[in-house]
Parts: sequence; structure tokens; C-alpha cells
Amino acid sequence: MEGTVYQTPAAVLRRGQEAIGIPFREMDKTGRLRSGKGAVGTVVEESWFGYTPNSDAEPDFPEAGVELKVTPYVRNRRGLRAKERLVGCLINYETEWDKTFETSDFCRKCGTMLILSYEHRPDADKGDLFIDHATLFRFPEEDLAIIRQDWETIRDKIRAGQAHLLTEGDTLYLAACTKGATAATMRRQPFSPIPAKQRAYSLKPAYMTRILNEYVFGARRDERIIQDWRLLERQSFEAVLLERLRPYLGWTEARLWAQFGGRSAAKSRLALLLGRMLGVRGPLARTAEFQSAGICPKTVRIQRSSRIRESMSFPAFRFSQLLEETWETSALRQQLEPTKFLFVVFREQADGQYCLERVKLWNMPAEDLEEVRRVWERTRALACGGVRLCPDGRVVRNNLPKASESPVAHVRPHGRDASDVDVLPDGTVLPKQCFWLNNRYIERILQAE
DNA sequence: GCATGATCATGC
DNA sequence: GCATGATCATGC
Repeated sequence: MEGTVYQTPAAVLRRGQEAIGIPFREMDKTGRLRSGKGAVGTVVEESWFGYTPNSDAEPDFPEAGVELKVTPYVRNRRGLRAKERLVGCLINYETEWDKTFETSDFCRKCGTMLILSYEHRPDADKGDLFIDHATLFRFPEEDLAIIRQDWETIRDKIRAGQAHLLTEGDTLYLAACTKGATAATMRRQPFSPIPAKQRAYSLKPAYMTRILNEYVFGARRDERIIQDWRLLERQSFEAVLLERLRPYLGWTEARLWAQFGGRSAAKSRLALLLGRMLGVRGPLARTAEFQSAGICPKTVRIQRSSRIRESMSFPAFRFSQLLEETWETSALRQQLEPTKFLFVVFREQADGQYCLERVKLWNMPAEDLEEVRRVWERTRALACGGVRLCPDGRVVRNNLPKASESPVAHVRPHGRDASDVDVLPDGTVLPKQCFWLNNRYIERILQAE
């Protein structure tokens, strides 16, 4: 309470446990919820623990060495999912480059956290929500190995004078997310004159989802690709993946199926094979590492002509939803920015068979994400009465952004068929659409080394 | 050969 | 039944 000094982690935990089940309305002594100012996290800090919120590099309870995190989750038909990333502390470009992981601001601040979880229900009044679990959390060694590599990736980019090129997709669990009133909040960086966006250490939504499921709610552990985390002391996660796959490079699809047994005609069959090659029994996307890092496998077939025939689709959007979003909150940005894509590349041989050529872990560079943003903004602008439809033989042409108009992305239909439609605010009916990454763009990514 | 619109096949 | 990842088909 007011003035209470919590000396030990156990004392902080005890106070956290006492908060379970109390509606935020009852907890709130300063009327924050009523005024709409400040999130529930602030209410818990101020009214329940009795201290002033800070975002500096010290943990919230310095004597106990514990940082407090109040974090929401949502339930859907597929279970429980973190509602948002968990933000730690600001990244001080001027000082962090000179540290080790152990002495970093992130480690000092978030090495031990008290995680208070609550279910976010969109239609409920915030005051009715309440904390349901209090968990003292330290990163398990196997996660820490990946987080340390992530931290080093961020530090190395600062050292290389590339803080302005940081993006969430650079890393697996720990990310450098933009932070500030606007993304335009700029900071100086020590090794380049170019100003960089202010960023904070954060745990990605996908990793938070696993923390909640596995460590807070005690769900069954997900299958691991890497059994022995000590491997990660010497090699990056990517290097371990590549090493496991090396024996199968050059194999045809038929030979791979012969090796692993079974067969599938599914369009995702190449991704299935990838799971077998990595020695995973269940779906690859369900493994702890892929799940936590939000790695998105994409199979790519390169034709004899060196061309990739198909562009890469994303889930269909609805124009009504597009108009409600800002770029910062948009589904498209969320699908791209924190995501690592695992390209599984098969190349067509002279006999027409496709052979595994390589795999590549990739995330979209910041400047290309900006180009996607322009395409997104043009689409959004057109949605307000600007879409023109023009029947042409058996197809209906439109004026949405085309592949020929951007080096990176375009918009195209993506429904079950022509009867699978969406409606514009002005009542115009057109086939469901989605954003695509241009096949030319994917070719460029895979050509670059 | 390529861009664009249209549709397929699977898994949940 | 539907969303999703992936591929097909037409016309220039």
C-alpha cells in the first residue's frame, strides 16, 4: 500500500495474489477508469501497489528486483491469446550498445516480472474486469537463449549505425517496438547522424501468448524443435534450422515423401515435409519456437525460367474493417512487421521435378514496410467512393493498386469464387480482396544474399 | 510471357 | 461452411 516497500519477490507476489478477483472499479481510488485516462495497469500500480508508474530502467520494485506487468488476453475458438505485446523499457541507443545482455537495461528491468493477467472482453465495461492470475516470472533458460540472441541482434544494429533500420521482424521473441505519442518521435543514435524512431524492448504478441498459456495457465508444453538449448549458445536459431535441413538439400519432393512415409496432396504439403525434416511430429507451426516467434512458413516454387509464378497472398480483408483501422493498428501491419517468414524454396529441375533448394528466414525491411503502407493507404483512400468497376468479358476490372504500380505489394481478389463478396461503404459489391506481395519482390528477396 | 481476375483444395 | 494458402486461366 501507500509507502509500503516490498523487500522480496515473495512479498510482491503475495500482494499481487490478493488482487485476484477484485474488479478494477473497486480497486481504482483516483478515478482513472471513470475519467478514461490511463489503462488498468496504471490503476493497479497507483491504487493497489501505491507507487507512481515509471518507464525508466529501474524495475518497479527496486528492492525486490521485480517489474510489475498487467497484461490482457482474449479468448477465441482457438483458445487463449495475448491481446498485445508486453512493453519493457525504452531502448537507450546512447548507452545500450556498450553493454552485455546481463548488464542491459532490459535484463535489469525485466529479469523478474510479476505478471498479472486479466481477460479483456470487448463489450464489457473496463471496471468489471479483474485480475485472474498472479505469476512471478523468470525467463526459462531455453527461452533466454533466444532472447539473448535477439538482444544482441538489436545491439549490433545500434553498433552498426542502423538504429533507424530496426524493425520488429528482426528478432524472434524480444523485439524493438516503436514507442511514443507518434511513431515520429525521433532519437539520436551514436554511430550515425540519421535520427531513429524511439523504440522500446518488448515481448512479441506470439511469445506472450505462449507465456500466458504455458507458464501462467499451465497448459501442456508445446513440442520443441531444439531439445538442447545449449546449442543456441554457439549458433543462432536460424543456423540450427539450416544445419538440420542441410542433409535434404537437393532432394525431390517424391524422395522426401519416400523418406518420411505418407503422402499428401494438400497445398501445404511442402510445409508438412519441412516439419518432418526438422523431426517434428505435430504441425510445425505449433512448435514452441515457431509459435512463440510467430514464424510464418511460406513455400516458394522457382520455375526453370527462374521466375516465381505466384505472388504471395494474405488473408482477405473487409473494406469496412480497413476504414476503421489506422496503419499503426492495421491487420496488414500486424501480419508483416513482427513476422519472420520462413521461405522454403523448391526449384524446378530439367525433368520438371521440384527439388528442395534452400530455406531462408526473412523479415520485411523497414523501407519496404513503408512502401506497403503506401499501397495500404491508397487502397483505403479508394474505399471511400473511389473504386471503379468495369465489366470486361468474363472478368470485372477494378482500379485497386496493381502489381505494376508498386515494387512490393498489390491488391487482388481473394475469395472462394466470384460469389464471395465484400461491400463498400457506398454499397458497391465486389469480390473479396486481399493484399499480396508481388512475385517479383519475392524473387528479389531470394536473389539477394 | 505476364498481369490480373478467378477459383481450387484442404483443414478446422 | 468458411478461411486460408495456393494455383489456375484468360487476354493482351
